[in-house]
Amino acid sequence: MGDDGTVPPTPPVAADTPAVGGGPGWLRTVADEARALDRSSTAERVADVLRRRITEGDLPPGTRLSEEQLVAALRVSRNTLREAFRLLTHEGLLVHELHRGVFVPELDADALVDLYRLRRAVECDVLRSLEQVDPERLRPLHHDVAAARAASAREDWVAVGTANMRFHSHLVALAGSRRMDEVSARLLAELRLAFHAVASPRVLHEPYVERNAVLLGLLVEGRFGPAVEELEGYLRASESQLLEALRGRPPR
Amino acid sequence: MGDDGTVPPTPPVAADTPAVGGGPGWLRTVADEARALDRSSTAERVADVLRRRITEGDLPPGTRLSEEQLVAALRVSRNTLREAFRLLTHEGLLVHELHRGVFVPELDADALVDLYRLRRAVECDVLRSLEQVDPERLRPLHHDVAAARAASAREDWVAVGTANMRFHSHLVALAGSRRMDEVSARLLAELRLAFHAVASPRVLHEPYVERNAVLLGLLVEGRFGPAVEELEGYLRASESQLLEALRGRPPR
DNA sequence: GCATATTTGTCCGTATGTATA
DNA sequence: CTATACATACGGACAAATATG
Repeated sequence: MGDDGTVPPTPPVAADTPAVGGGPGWLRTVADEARALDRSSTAERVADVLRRRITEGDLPPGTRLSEEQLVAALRVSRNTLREAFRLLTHEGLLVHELHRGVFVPELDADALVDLYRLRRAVECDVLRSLEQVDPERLRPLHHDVAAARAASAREDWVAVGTANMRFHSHLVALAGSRRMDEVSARLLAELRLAFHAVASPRVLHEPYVERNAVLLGLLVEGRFGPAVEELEGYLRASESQLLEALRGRPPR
Repeated sequence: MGDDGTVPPTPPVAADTPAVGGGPGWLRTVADEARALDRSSTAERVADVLRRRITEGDLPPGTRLSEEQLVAALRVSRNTLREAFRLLTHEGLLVHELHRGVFVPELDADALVDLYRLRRAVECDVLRSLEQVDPERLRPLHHDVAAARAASAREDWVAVGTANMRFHSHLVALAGSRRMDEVSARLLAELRLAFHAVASPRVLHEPYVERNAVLLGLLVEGRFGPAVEELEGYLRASESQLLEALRGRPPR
């Protein structure tokens, strides 16, 4: 009953847990590493691992994350794992169903529209309320555009997508608002889930490299009005494209 | 060493836990009630209790919530309590400091500015993107204005504040966006924390009853442009007033 | 529809590390 | 610096709900 199709096989989540052997207890666990190296809690460290697995597509939408298996794979207690589940649930990267467990969410068309609704509100407001901007603060944006172009040249479309998303993170950061940064980060993380539903990452990311460059050019020139319009069109185009791709393959 | 001054005295959190007697185990606990009455988890029930205590001011900003005391008072396990902590942390009603515990956050001036920044972005965007609105959907707003006026007449300023906040919740709901509703709910919950820092709730809520009525009137007439301007001015006025009150009592 | 097996929800007790007096 | 209090993390256990045959 492992591969009946309803639930994809559980991926190797414990890949970065060195197979030291069978002896339990004394061996080096995720918890040990957290205490030894980091300033973060074990739960956050576990969440980091799962977050990467989810956003990189190793755990596709619809997957159920079994407590039992993950406890064994990550060598943490159930309580710690559940704490990590909570963190990711709050980020929108997991959904919790009572007495059924946690799942990687599947973004349907409605969710995507909802997501872009808030995304437009936040990102456009950031530009709209800019009155002047220190060129120094645009440096991260220049860097992201350069990175996207470089990745595009070597046809690394995943890297292009990452650079594009960084660009928009840095765009929101211009507002200097912690809460806007958090909302934006959550939206972009959720957006990645939708990306995995699209077959060709090229058509998904390539067109937006130069649009980001255009947008940045308008910001450099201080033409914030046109910048808002460009961004608005950018986001609507991106939304439409994703919606079309999503309808193209509704077969989960 | 309970009242050394650094930490406010722990309030009677267990007030709604009936003192059935000394016998442990068999007595009626929060967990039992949750299972017996509700469809929600114990953690959510605990979160409900704490949420009320916090928003009503029983647990003022700066208070540390001791795990040990709350476990004893609420008769739940540490795991369940920590789960409730996570829920409230996500709502912005608690902040977590590693190895130090959870605290009721204190909103300083910077946080307030940040909060209003995002609030303006969301609420104004809702109105800006309205093109027409079914009068039926404005009914909750009419109800909130009426409730605020009634409470104002009997000088129940806390009720006025509640009605005003409901008004803005329902305003955001016009967008029909789950994510916008969630963001807005979190912002308004945080805002309540700032309200407790102001001595007179009257000056805080009374002026906005009629401004909400004016705003609603513009919506009824379909004049969305002026409505956006009115809302913008409304929010800036509210922010300025709160900032002034906050600077007036920076103590602690 | 019913009985069984699996999985989650909750609780307990303990050990260890960290922050603070 | 030592001591204390507390949060973090672990593992085991049972109850409750779901899923399966």
